[in-house]
Amino acid sequence: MRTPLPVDMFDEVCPSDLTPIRFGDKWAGMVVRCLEGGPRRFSELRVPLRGVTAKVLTASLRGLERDGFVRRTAHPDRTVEYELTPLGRSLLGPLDAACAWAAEHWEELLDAREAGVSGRRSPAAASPGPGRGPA
Amino acid sequence: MRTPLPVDMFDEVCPSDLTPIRFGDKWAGMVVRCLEGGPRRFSELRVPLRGVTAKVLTASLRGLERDGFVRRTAHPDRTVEYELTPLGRSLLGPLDAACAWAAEHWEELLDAREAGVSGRRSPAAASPGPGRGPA
DNA sequence: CTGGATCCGTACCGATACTG
DNA sequence: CAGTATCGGTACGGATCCAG
Repeated sequence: MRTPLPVDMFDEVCPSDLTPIRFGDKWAGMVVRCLEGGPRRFSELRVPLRGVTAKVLTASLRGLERDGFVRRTAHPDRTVEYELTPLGRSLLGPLDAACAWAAEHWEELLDAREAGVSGRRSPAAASPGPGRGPA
Repeated sequence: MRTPLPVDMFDEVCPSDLTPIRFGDKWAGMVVRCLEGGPRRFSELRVPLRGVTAKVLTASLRGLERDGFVRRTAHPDRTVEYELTPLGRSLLGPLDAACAWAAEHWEELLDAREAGVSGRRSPAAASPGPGRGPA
């Protein structure tokens, strides 16, 4: 897959922190989505993941690599490519399920929030949702 | 469902922090599992959720309540019951999917960890897994 | 019994600056 | 290009003590 990743692949403000379902850290789910179509370079990943710093993206990728979801390949020309392992690819199923759930219940989530007992914070909800949510 | 929740409903040490899939905060997924069979009292929930302090469990329940997954009912005898709302119940689908995934790939997860590049920490993996994993 | 209040350690995440 | 080093803010989670 050589077509560049769209800058607006993920909604940045909209449904964030709405779905309670998360995959790994804040960016892991989105990274997996980005790698769905094939290997990607480090800087390619930074396009749709707007705002992520190199440090944080590196940390997320290291975690995914360590857990066997992603394989890192360094080329002689100093570029690096990341791709999903079979195990990482197997995450796409649950990921799709989570996205489908979020899309289906987004309305209710919003309603619950605005009707919610004021002041009360959610536990650890996170990860971008519907628009093209990764998790 | 009046049968008490089993103390060993969740493995406590074994597969924890292995699956990258989380529902809400650390306990939210397990709480939802506990409420699957019907309303439960606060102290009932503390049985399978060994080690959780009252404060933390309360916080988790408040979050679930705020987000519309759980309804809280206080009785005159000072006991409190929590039950899943329809929205909360809808989480059982993705939850099952996550558990199935974890059960299926538990082996690979363990392998990846022990073969993992030493010293490298995972991003935000968490929540008990297979044994009877909630998330 | 069901929490609330407080203190505190740790993890995560971001910004900035620097490097092979 | 693909990171690393450092610093700091914040949120989460646990321990302990206290209260309606």
